[in-house]
Amino acid sequence: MQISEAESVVMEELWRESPRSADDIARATATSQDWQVATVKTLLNRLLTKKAITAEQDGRRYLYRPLLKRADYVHASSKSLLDRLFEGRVAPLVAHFSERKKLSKKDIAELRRLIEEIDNDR
Amino acid sequence: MQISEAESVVMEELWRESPRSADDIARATATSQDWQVATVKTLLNRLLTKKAITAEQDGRRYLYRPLLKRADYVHASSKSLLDRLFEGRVAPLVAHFSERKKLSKKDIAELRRLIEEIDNDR
DNA sequence: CATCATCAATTACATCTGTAATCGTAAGCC
DNA sequence: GGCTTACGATTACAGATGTAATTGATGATG
Repeated sequence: MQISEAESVVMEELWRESPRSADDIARATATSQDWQVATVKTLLNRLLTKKAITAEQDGRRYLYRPLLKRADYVHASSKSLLDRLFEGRVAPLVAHFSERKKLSKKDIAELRRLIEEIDNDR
Repeated sequence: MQISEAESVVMEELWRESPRSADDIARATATSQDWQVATVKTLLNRLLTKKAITAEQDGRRYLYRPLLKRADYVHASSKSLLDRLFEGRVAPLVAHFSERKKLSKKDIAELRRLIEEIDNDR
């Protein structure tokens, strides 16, 4: 099942730290989203039915924690984009950003380092 | 406005070749999608209202062509993913795929070539 | 104990998306 | 010129999504 945009904001919060209460998450998302607490609770419930998170009772309330791993989510999302737009490969995406002059110095340095690392690995 | 998944399939067809009739597009998408012609027409109409394409009359029918450029669409989609998941930068995405051992030989060769090219460019 | 506050659970409702079917119209055919 | 056909335009309808409000239960408080 798919994680929606709004749901992913809640997931990011849980990946940052967990387990957490609905109120706590609502307070945290408030910096970027203009959401009522009720909205956050709806999103948490949808994530529960999607089995992306679990809830454990803590007195009169619940604490939520991710089941889905961020790295897996990141990978699935990225792979889907690469498949749809870049023949499933990483390099064409980098080439695209290179052509658009959208590679930062930091990016270039890091890419160089990665290539070196890969070279050393064999 | 956002281009949906199904709509992007139609866009890809128009980017491949244009202008084209609805029937022609339907025939082309049939290889990958199990769509009725009516479905393709709905998608074309939604793309029209989103100003992603235009239509010009050709006798009793229309021929459609993209307004939105593929490169711009690709860039917007990619940037959105990078912003949400990789601090807006390309290198962390490459690092992720590197860690997952998901870089093909072709990728690595091309990345090396890109870095070299960038180096030579200054 | 009656009341209030606090949670989660349930319900709501508009918009977007996927996937068509139906309607209306004009062009071609007998 | 009526009848069929081939289009686009309009309408349909269920599920996902964004964004809550309302209800119901339970623990805290006077």
